[in-house]
Amino acid sequence: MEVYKVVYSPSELQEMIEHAQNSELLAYDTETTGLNVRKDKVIGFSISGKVGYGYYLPLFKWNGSELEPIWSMDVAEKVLNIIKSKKLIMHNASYDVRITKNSLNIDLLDSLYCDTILLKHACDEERPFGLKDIAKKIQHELGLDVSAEANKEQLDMIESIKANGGAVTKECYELFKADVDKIGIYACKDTDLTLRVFNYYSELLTKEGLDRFFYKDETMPLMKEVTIPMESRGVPVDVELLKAAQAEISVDIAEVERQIHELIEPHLGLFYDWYVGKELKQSTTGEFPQLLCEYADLDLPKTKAGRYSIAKKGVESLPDSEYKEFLLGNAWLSKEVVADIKSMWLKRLPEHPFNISSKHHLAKLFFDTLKEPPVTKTDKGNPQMNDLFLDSVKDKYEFVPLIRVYNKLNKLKSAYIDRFLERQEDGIFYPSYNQHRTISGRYGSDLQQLNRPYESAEGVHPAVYKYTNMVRKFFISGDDHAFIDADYVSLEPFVFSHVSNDNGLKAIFLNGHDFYSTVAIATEGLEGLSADKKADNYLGKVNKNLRQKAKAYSLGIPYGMEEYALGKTLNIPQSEAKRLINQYLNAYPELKKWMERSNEMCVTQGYVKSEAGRIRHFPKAPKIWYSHGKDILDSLKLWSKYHERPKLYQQMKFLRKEVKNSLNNAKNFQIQSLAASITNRACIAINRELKRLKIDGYVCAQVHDQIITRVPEEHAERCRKIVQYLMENTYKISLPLSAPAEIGKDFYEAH
DNA sequence: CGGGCGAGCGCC
DNA sequence: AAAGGGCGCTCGCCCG
Repeated sequence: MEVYKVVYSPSELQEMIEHAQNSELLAYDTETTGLNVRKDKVIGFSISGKVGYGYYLPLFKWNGSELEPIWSMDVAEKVLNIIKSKKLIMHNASYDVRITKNSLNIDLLDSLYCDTILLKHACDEERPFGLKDIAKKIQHELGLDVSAEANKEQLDMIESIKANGGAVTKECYELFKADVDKIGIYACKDTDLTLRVFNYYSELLTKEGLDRFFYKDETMPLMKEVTIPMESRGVPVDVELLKAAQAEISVDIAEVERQIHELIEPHLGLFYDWYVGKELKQSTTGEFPQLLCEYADLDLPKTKAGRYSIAKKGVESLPDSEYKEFLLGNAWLSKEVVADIKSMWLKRLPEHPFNISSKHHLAKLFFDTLKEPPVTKTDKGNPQMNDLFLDSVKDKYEFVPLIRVYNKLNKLKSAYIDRFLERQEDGIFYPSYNQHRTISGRYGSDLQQLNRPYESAEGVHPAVYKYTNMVRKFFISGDDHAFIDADYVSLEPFVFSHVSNDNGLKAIFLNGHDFYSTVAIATEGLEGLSADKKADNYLGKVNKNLRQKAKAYSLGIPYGMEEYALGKTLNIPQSEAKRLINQYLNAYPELKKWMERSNEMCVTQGYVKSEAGRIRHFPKAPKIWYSHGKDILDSLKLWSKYHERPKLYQQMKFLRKEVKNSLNNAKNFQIQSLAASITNRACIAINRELKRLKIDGYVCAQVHDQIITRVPEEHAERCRKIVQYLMENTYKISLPLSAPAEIGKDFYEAH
């Protein structure tokens, strides 16, 4: 039985301290008032140094109206300083380290030894990564019965929060309102679990030969020296520019909206009928019951938004009436009532019921009212409303191009203006950087999708051009600082030329030629053209189109792209696409062999390893391969063999997809993952060097093959050289990497 | 009303 | 018959 203790008395405190002192490794977890590490407070923390044990030091308790101190900050500090002298294990360490520093003023970063999310990720890259989810997944190995207990501690706590009047929604999870005992036991359970998960995966890590990769070369150093500093310091944003952009784009959107409504009006006849019918169908959800409540003046509580709350409880307490029976779902309303409500509603229809950003509305209008044929269907077989369709009717309806403008402007506003304005804190945006969200070891981040600026305004709607090219200007280096921005030149092509060890591919880079042009020339057997950027007959200059084509397949083909997809992207017949693929692979025979070796590794050993050491597992592929052999990949064979037995056929198709995906992923992983390691290790090296030189600079953003470092302006030029050198030389491959670095004051200039 | 999800589109 | 990889965010819609 577990020993979980909530520390109240001095003797219990002594016990906790001794437990910490006697442990070499300590799992550590904070309980807090919320998820914002800068605004929220630590209300207590737990430790476990031994499986089955846990101690929680409560610092605050909820007394019904406010948080009341329990143990003083001096005691917290004393205990934390002991904890700090140990090797710490945390689940999602960035969060606990940052909130401990901000709220309790103790920096545990140097003591961080292992993040169990990352440990699990190194051994098992598949989701989920929540502590409880992991525990559940490996409960047999841990000797636990997590599901039988059904997370008792968590359920107890949620109940306790509710009982004390707290909210438990995702947006507003008021854990701090639970009883201290409940929080404490929950916290102890967490650190105990963290320790068990650590023990379990530590063994696996060693077995897989990943200790060095994890502790020394990449994972934990990246977490401690890059990820946590990057998330802590954030990126300054130009709040005034954001505010101005928000105001201006709203006006522009309103104007486009006005134009669309004006042009669309004559087409709306049938749509209007549909809308009126749909919106007013007798239903206990949506608009209808709202109107009914108003019509019948029902005494129901209202929500914050001023709408009636149609909860069962409230309805049941109403006096008996036909309305009550309807709302309870027992009877329909009389025709007269429905007619009254309808006329009530018609009088207050929105001026423009047509919602331009609703695909549903657009689909109704185009496919039903205007009888336009869809271009594509969704996976579920419904007519698809997308940009491809809108493109197909853009010449027929004047408002169609405006719809695209409207959608783009709205996307720009919500995703790239409103979001950053809402989330910035005192002029700093704090991005998330997750090391475990991608299988390849790339970062998963919410700051990696900033629009690329247009190179010219030609053919672009002026408003779309204006705001698209503004997005990167929101991110600024701030007073006395500058950005050093460096992108690797064609990182993935460099890496896969290196990995495949194809001399033809490698020669391209060794000669300093343009990759895509060379591939185009070799694949298509072009004569009289050069891949030398300085030559008069440089393909990129003479025939941009052919170079562009090569861009589509030179990376796609090694990742398993087939003639269908290639034909589609290039808009050429499949036969032509097939010819290109064959010629490409024949032009680079070692690449072809590497692809075959990758396939082999995937289906025989069930995993592949990047050169840098990261592993991706394909547990199912070898089993399927062993049972079915290579025929499993042949769709036509599968069809002829199994189509008369539909259920079995579905299963076989599923297996086929599984193997096919594994084979493609095995190839992609080795490239993408090595590229990620190259960038990640450069980030570590940059931060180390800046620290060594006592320059207050740091990697403040990373976008897969791009690193943006923020440095004091006075050191900008020196740092520019350092960044470039370290990107090009930290992780060496058999080709000379190139990462020209530039100085800029914002993300736009830096680009 | 909140949570989950598909579709679409942003990036490499 | 099925036909390249890795993500995150927003929207509308649907459901409980």
